[in-house]
Amino acid sequence: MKENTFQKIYRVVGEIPCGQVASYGQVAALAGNRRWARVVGYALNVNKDPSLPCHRVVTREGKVSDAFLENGRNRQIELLEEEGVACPGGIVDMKKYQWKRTVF
DNA sequence: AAAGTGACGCATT
DNA sequence: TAATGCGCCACTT
Repeated sequence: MKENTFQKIYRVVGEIPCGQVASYGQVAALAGNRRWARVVGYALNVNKDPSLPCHRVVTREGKVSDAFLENGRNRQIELLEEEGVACPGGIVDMKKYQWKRTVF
């Protein structure tokens, strides 16, 4: 069965370790094409699988998504901080938390 | 069937 | 420094 772009994206996102984050562009590059950053956003947006750690994906500047807004708070920030990822002002310190994919 | 849309990122103006 | 344009995929009109 041939894997389409979305499945590749979901697979990469699922590999992001707890306590770390990846940027949309990074996921796109790992999924096969660095120009798919926008597609990654769309893929996560329509994703219904709750086991997919989509909260570990932020912009390249470390900014969390507005799509997680929930009565005044941002759910993504809460999830990240529960994992030990500090995000003051909704900004993650990429220098410190960005996922460096392990190459095997 | 064709055009519009969206959790982005980078080059150009 | 900020605004604009384009790439790329799947889904909806």
